Formats: sequence, C-alpha cells, structure tokens
Amino acid sequence: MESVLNIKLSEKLYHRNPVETELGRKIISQSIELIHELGIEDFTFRKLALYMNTTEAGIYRYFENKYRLLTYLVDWYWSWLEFQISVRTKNLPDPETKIKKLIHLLGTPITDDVNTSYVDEKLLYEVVVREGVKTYLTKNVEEDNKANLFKPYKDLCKRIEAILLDYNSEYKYPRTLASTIIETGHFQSFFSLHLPGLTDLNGGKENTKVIRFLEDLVFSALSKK
Amino acid sequence: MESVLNIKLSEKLYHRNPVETELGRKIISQSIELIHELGIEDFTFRKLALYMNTTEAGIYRYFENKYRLLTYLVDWYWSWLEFQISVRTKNLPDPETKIKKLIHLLGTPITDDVNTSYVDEKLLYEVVVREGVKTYLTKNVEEDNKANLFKPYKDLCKRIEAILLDYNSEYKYPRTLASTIIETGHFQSFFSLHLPGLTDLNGGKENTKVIRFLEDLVFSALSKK
DNA sequence: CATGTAAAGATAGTAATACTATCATTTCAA
DNA sequence: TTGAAATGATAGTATTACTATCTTTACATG
Repeated sequence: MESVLNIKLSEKLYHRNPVETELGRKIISQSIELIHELGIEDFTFRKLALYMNTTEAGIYRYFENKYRLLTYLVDWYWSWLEFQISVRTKNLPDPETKIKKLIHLLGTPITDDVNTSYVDEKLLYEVVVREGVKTYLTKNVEEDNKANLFKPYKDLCKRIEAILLDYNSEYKYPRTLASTIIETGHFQSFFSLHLPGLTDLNGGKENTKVIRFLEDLVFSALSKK
Repeated sequence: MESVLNIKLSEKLYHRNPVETELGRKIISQSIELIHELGIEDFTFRKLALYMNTTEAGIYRYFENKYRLLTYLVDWYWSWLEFQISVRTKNLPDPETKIKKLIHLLGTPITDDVNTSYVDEKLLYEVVVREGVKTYLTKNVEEDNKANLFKPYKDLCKRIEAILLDYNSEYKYPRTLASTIIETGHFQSFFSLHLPGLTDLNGGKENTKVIRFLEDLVFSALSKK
C-alpha cells in the first residue's frame, strides 16, 4: 500500500483514475508543485509534461484540461480536510473546543501528512488558497455542480454546520457561516501575506492572527443575545 | 460632457486612456457584456473585436491583455462604489444606519446609474462578483500591488473601516472586517444563485437574505461584550 | 485651403496553447 | 506466450496572444 489514507473522488473529474498508476500519482504531485510555482493561468499541460519528463498526450489521458485537474486537487484537499476535522474533533469534550479546533485546522497548513505519500499538503494548501475559488467562479458552475464536482466542499460545509449547530442550535445561518469561515480564512491569509494593506492581521507568526479574528467573529455570531 | 461622474484610474492600467475616445468607451461597455456572457477564461480580444466590429490590434492599443482590462473594470467598480457609499451615507444620522446602508449598497446591484453613460452597473456588478477576485489571486499580486493596481479596493476598505470604527472605536479588526464584508457579500450572493447547497440564503428576493446575514454578522462582531 | 498628427482600420505574421490522432514500445498478468 | 493496458513518440490543427506595418480617416491649426 502506497497510501494509508485513501480518498475517493468523483469519476467525472478524470478520464483515467490517477491514483491507480505511477504516472497518475506523479501527475498529482508534480502538478501541485508546478501550479504552485506558475499559477493556474500560466500553467499548461505542455509545461507539466516537460517538467516531469513525460508527454503532453500522456497527461491528457488522465485529465480533460487543467481546470479539471485543479478541481481534482481542490476536491482532494477538501476531502482530506474533512477527514482531518472529523478525526481531530471527535473526542473533544465540548462544541466550543471543537469550533476552536476546526478554525485552527482551517487556518493552519498542516505539515506534510505521512499517510499521503504523493501529496504535499503544505504546498497544496497554498494552491487551494490562491486557486481554489477559480474552480467554481466560472460560467459553468451550475453544470459542474450537477456533475457533483463540488461535493467534497459541500460535505465539508455540512460537517462544519453540524458543529456550529451543536454549539447553538438556534443560529439562523449555520451553513452560510460555515462557508464564510472557510473562504474568509483563505483570503485573509492571502491578504496578510500579499496585500497587507487590506487587513489588520499582518506580522503574526503563521496564521495565528487570522485564527483569532475568525474565533472572535464566529463566537460573537453564535452567541445568543 | 458624456459622463457627469468621472472616475480617474491609474495610468498603469492601460496604454491609452479608454475614456477619452469613442473606441475606448466602446471597449469598456462591450467588454463588460462579453465577459459577462463568456467568463474571463473564454473571453479573448479576438472575440471582443468581432463582437464590436473592430480589430484585435485596435484593442491592444488600449489594454495590454484581458486581465489588465478586467482589473480596469473592477477598479472602476470599486471607485464607483466608494463614491456611492460616500454620497449615500454622508447625511445619515448615526453609525448604525450608515453600516446598514453600506451593507445594503454592497449587496444590491444598483440599477444602471444614469451618470455613467458607457457602463451598465448591474452587469458590471455580476462580472465583479464572479471575476473580481481573479485580479488579485495571481502569482504577480505583489508586483501589481506595488504598481498600485488595487488602490481603489484599498480605498474602499479604508472608508468602510472608518464607518465601522465610528460605531465601535474599540473593535480590533476593522479593516479585516471591511474586506470580509465585501468578499463575503460577493460569494454568498454567488452561492445563493448558483450553488444553493452551500448557503441558507436562497429563495429570497434579490440579495435581501445575504444582507440580513451580513447585518447579523457585523453587528454581533462589533457589539461590545 | 493645405497640412500635420492622432486614431482607427486592414492585413499579416509568429510563437505558444489546447487539444486530438496514430502508431510503436513496454509491462505485467493470465 | 500472448494479449491487454499503459506509456512513449511524433505529428497535426485550430485558436490564442500577441507585434508590426501600412493605409485611411478625422479634425485641428496656421
């Protein structure tokens, strides 16, 4: 077994399942590196083929185009994160601690998970922060949504929603708050690194300040008046 | 005078100032339509030239590439919105009313402003919601930021920050909350239209539910404990 | 009225992108 | 040993993302 943790993703995402072959797994790991380096706009399958010493046609056998590949990577990340959250909050005593834990998990690029050999989670986290929204902010969202391409994201939102409701079952917008936490965590983390003028959260080590902001925001929203 | 309201944008955004010529203004109005129709990924200068019955080379004389044009449009929108907020909150009696007003302005695509002849604000609003973040979620953010390409966005955040502080001068994250309101407003509005599974805000007319969620979120965050 | 200049139109060309197709070779499993 | 699946090698096509050049139009000024 190459990987202890096996993440199953929709077959609509690929032509040939990349986790089943050597080349497929190499496409995953190397594309994370190259998208990280170039950004999705400048990233091409030709460049990836050169980068990993294979042929363009070979990559097209696995993925229809670079946006499908990106969606695959992002979906993989959401599934992995949901798994992390489920495992790491399971035995926590109360909902408050759970919420703190999950905000922490959302904001912290975890050091490379030894159970997933061909994915560098730290790098993937940065790719998801910068490129993730580009999977759904498109003209064909609805079509892609019908094909269930955003299921892992929805599942993650639902899990977070359940934890939020556990803390305050009266709260009116649990799912909205769930997606807000995820997206806000990402773009504030991006701002603090690259556009410091847009946030008060710079300077701190890692994302500690983003995490504190989110805690403040979430607990004030959830507290009953 | 074609346009009563004149918005001045950085010269780094264009080769030739589009507002000064007939063709330039036509590029603005028609590109909003075509980006709205195709999405920025499928939009090309060639298609735009065909669409507006001119030549590709002509468009390149105004804008370096489609992303610069997009940034121009988005910057225009932020400047226009900041102006709207400043005018429409100026004479309001108290900070609470001002905050409500600005959330309303952020969430509502205002019907076409008669003062800006060559821009359809409703259409532009939808373009900004779907494509806006793609101007800064790139590999070259920092470079573009140095060239001041995001100044209108920063100015808007600062204005919102000032209003938030007016309501509660003790609040620790006013600028972060400002950018959070803007971005959350956009993507929740997008979710409610295209990915209803991700939000509790569907069904309502226009963005009223998004607006109510934001009010709830902002006032809980700002209220002193 | 003549003339100069700025803008726009017309046309062409080039390197890179985004694919698809075909055929040969390797691998490994029955 | 044989056959299927995966990979590699090569080629080709339409489109994209530009740049360059030359002509025409418009209009402003002396």
